[in-house]
Formats: sequence, structure tokens, C-alpha cells
Amino acid sequence: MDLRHLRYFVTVAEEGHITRAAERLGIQQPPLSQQIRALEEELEVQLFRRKPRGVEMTEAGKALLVDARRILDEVEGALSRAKRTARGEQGRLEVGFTSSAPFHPFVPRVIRLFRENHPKVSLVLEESGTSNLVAALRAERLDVAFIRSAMPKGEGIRVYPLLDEEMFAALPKGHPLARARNEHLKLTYLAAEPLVLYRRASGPGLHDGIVAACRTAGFNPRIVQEAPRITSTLNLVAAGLGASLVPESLRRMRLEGVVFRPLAPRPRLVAPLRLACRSVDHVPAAQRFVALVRREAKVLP
Amino acid sequence: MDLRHLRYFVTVAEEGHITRAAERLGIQQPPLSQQIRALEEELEVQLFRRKPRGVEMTEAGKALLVDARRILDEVEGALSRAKRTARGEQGRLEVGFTSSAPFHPFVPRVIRLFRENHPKVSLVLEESGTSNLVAALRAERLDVAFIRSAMPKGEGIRVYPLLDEEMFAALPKGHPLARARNEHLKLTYLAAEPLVLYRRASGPGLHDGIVAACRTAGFNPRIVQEAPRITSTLNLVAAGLGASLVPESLRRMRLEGVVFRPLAPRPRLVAPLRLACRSVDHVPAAQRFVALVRREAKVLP
DNA sequence: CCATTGCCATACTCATTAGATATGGATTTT
DNA sequence: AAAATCCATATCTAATGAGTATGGCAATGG
Repeated sequence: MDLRHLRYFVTVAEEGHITRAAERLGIQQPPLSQQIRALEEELEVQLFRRKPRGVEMTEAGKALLVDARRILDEVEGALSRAKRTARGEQGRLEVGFTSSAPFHPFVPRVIRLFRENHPKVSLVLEESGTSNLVAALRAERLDVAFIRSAMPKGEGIRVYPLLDEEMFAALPKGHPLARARNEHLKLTYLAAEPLVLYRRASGPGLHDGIVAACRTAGFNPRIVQEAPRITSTLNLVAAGLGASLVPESLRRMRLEGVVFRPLAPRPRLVAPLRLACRSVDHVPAAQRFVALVRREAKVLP
Repeated sequence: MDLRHLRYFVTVAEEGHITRAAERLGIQQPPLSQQIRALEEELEVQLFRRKPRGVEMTEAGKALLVDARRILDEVEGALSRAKRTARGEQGRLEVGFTSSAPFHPFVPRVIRLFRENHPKVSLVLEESGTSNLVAALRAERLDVAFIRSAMPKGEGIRVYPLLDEEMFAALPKGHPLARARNEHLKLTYLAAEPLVLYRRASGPGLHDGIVAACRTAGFNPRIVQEAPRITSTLNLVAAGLGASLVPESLRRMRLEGVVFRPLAPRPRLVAPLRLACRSVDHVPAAQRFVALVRREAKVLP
């Protein structure tokens, strides 16, 4: 069985006429007669009755015609789907992000953009810590991930810088340091403060950056608690357990009981936003996604 | 595009290994490599990534695999459906019958039998007069028909005798002749009776048989009304408009107000039941039906 | 009623291509 | 480092799809 047989069969069925069908197919009549006959012999079924003026379908032929048309359609559909998938216009893309990533407007914006440009790609979003995200990338449970670390160690992962956010101090409402809302806060003022930080295991990059900055400022931070999610961190701050240091975009949470203050420019403390993917990735949609995100990152202020 | 390509592709995808796939397909490895490559070139899509130990599907390949499997299944299904149709095990069969036919248990029995043996053939039943039925057969609106005439004139129709039923007199309840219920009734007793008969145009065979028998018995029947259906005939008898002559099987109607009496053996008056079909019929299910009905007719008492 | 026409089938040839064999190259395993 | 594994390439053969020529059969038209 060959698709050519089906195509020929459908044409002959439609024309009711081998000679005309051959014309339409751009071949000669005898080969077409032979192919039809070959198909009949293969199926051990007579598909046409030869009449002096053309051919006439048998019942079996009528039954096959319905199926043959559908099959040919499906083949076309399958091919175009395969091509679309190869162009990254279809398929499934699993995107991971750290708990803090979606607060920066850049992340929801590029996701929305991608959905608009590739409506046939079904996006699966997953939130987790940077370490988990990178592991998931390696295990191919994820295709791309928004992370906070500067650079995960280990091969096979490529990380593109997207943007750097200023870090802000998050202070419990009513805290003495929380009064001068919009003024720069020197990091050293936090030396004696109890700190609540995002769990190091989840996001070592951000955590280590904070500790390093504190050391540069001349003190060892007093970390009283670590939370598994950046949002939990802020809730703990609101509960008065201590202060925290979070990326600026977290301000938009407008959490009751938390006051944000910008940090003094030195020591510089920034929260990088990065896009991680496999260095060799064959998921076309992922490549598209990476390209789109990098393009958008460039036009940032 | 060729179904072979799809089959090869599916096998390679399943094995993840061109060499093993070639073994399973019963060909050598190089041609298989070539075919896969040819498929990729035709689609302009990479389907596999060549790895040192086997091959690995791309996203486009995964997308195609799903479709390819389904298409191959559908092709198989289409072929078997075509074969089944050719064997008359599937399709559509339009069966006609005169209004009196279904009262004889033979007709419902063979229809039930056929349904059991050919569950995939959808039966369409249509009631009409013998003349209409034969015309419908010619026009291919029907495939087979149970009729009452001995032989319709004209070419292209073949008629098989199935059985002959005795004719019974149907008398209005309370009619003098209706008293001796189970005794033979001599046809001459009906000479003066008003008769209600099945319309000649609908079933000329039965009608003419009755008139001929009356003439043999020595009288011209006094036909006061003709009804388009045998059941209407009996209703008219019940209403007292006259007597009628109907096939024995009509007795099972047990119509209130009608009394049946067997007729005297001479002149013999029988109602034939016949099966009509086209002499050249290419509907396989019709051939099956005819064969079954004839076989069943032979085992009748 | 015979000649013509239209259409499909058959016979044969040619061109294409699927498949076989041999071999090379890359990478992992031992 | 050698062997093994597996895919790719090159070349040849065989199968087959397509083309050309022709015959046969039934319907149509004088």
C-alpha cells in the first residue's frame, strides 16, 4: 500500500474515468490503469467496474473513497504539523521561574508576547528554586527557566543575562529604619538587624550576593530565618521577624506591614535576572523562546 | 510522501536505533538511513538527531510520530473496511416489501437472521406496492424486495420464488358466510358478495390471480373498492363494506370484526411470496441477502 | 447494420529508485 | 590504544513506476 495508490484511486473515483484522471494527475492512462489494478490486487477487492464509457465504483470502492480522502487529509495535516513543530510554532514548552521572577514586569511581558507569537505552543509554567530549576533543565523536565543566579556551575546549561535589579531593604512597618521611606539605606545599618532571607539552597546566587555585600560593608549578616519562597520572606518581614533584602520588583507586592527602602549605592547589591536553558537544546519552541526573551531584554531601559 | 516512509519512520522512532529498526523491517541499515534522510529532506524537517549510540527524536519527530501511528492505523482500518464491504459484511442495504409481506413470519425471520450475520450492514426497510418496489429496484433505490407477483415483466429483474400461501376469505363479523369459521368456503359463494381488494396498480399479480380464480369458478367478482394496502383492505372488511381474499398470514392480524375462512381447494388460489433483485447487482450485501433468503426458503415446511 | 468513436487493457521499453554490499568515520567501551 | 558500535557514503543491482504502441470491446451515429 502506498499513498500514491490512494491518491490515484481518489482521482479516478472523482473522475469516474481513468483517462481523464490520468490527465489530471499528469501521467498517462496505461500506468494509471496498472496502478489501480495493482491496488485492487493488493487489497483483493474490486474497486471499480470497467464500463464501456468510464469506470464505476463498487461498494467497496465507495467505502474506501471516504477513508482514502480522510487519510490523505490527515497525511497533509501531519506533515504541516511536523514542519510547524520544527519551526517552533507548535508543541509544548515548559518554563520555570524562581518565586521572585514573576514580580518583575519583564517576565509576564515576554511570556505574554510569546503566547501571542506562538499561539499553538502550549506553555507550562513551573515555579521553583534556582537550583531545582537548573536540575530540571538538565533532566529535561523544563526547557527554559528564569533564574536569579549569575551562573550555575556545571556543563550543559547556558545562562543569558537579562537585567539587573536594584535590591531593596524590606523592613517591618514601624521599625525605626522604616521611617525614612524613600531615602537610601546604608547596608551597615542592617548589621545588627535580624535578617530573613530566601533559602540559600533554593537560590544560592542571590543569597551569596547578599552575604558577600554585607561582608564588604564590614559585617556578617545575622540571618535568623530562611524562607523557601521570596513571598514567604516578605510575610515573615511583615510579621516582624526581621528585615530582608529583596529585588526591587517585589515592591509591587505592596504587602501590608512591609516598608521598602532603597539601598545606598555602595556596596552595590543587585539581583540579576537570567534566562537559563540547555546549551544544546533541540526543542524548537525553546530556541524561539530564548531568542524572543533576549531580544526583549535588549530593549529594556 | 510514501507510507513506506512513515512505516520506516515509526520503526526507527520506536527502536531509537537505525540498525535495529532495519533488522525489524527486514532490510539493511544503509537503505533505511537513506529513506529516513529522504523523508527528512522531503519535509525539510530534521526528525532525528544522530547520536553515537542510536538516534534521538526531535520535537518535530515526536509530533510526527503521533500522527504517523494514527495514519498507519487508519490505513489498515480503511483496507479492512473495504474488504468487509466487498464481502457484503458492511454497508447499507435497502429492502422493500409489500404491505402484506411482513405478516408472514418468514420475512421478519430472515431479516433478523441477516442482521445477526451482518451486524455492520445497516438495513433500510421500505414498504410499497409490488410495482413501485420493482421500479425502485431498477432505479437502485432498493436493493432487494419481497413481492407478491409471480413475475414482473421487463428485463434486469430477477425473481426467486420463496413460498406460496393459501388464500383465505376475510369476512365481516356477523356475515352469514362467517358463521362456519373453519370450514372451507367455496369461491362461488362469494360470487354475489361485494369484494374489497388490494389495489391492482399496487400488486397486479395477486389481484389478477384472484380475478382469474373467480372466472374459473364461473363468475366475475364484484369489486366494490380497492385499497392501497392490504391492511386497509381488512379494515374495510371490518367496517362491513364487503369480503376480501387475503394471504393466510394476514390471519395473525386478529383484527376485530374480521373473520377468516379457508377456501376450498379448487380452484386453487395461492399468494406467492417472492424475492426480487436486480439480475446484475454489484451490491455485495444484496447478494448475501439473496443467498440467505433463498437458503432459508428451502428449509421451509 | 456497419463504421466510428471512446475508453480501458495489454505488451513492451525506459527511467527511477529502493535495496544490497562494501567501506569509512566518529564515538564510546574495554 | 584497540575494539566495538553505529551511522553515513559510495556503488551496484533489482524492482517498479511511467511512457509508447496497440488491441479489444461496447456504445453511438449515420
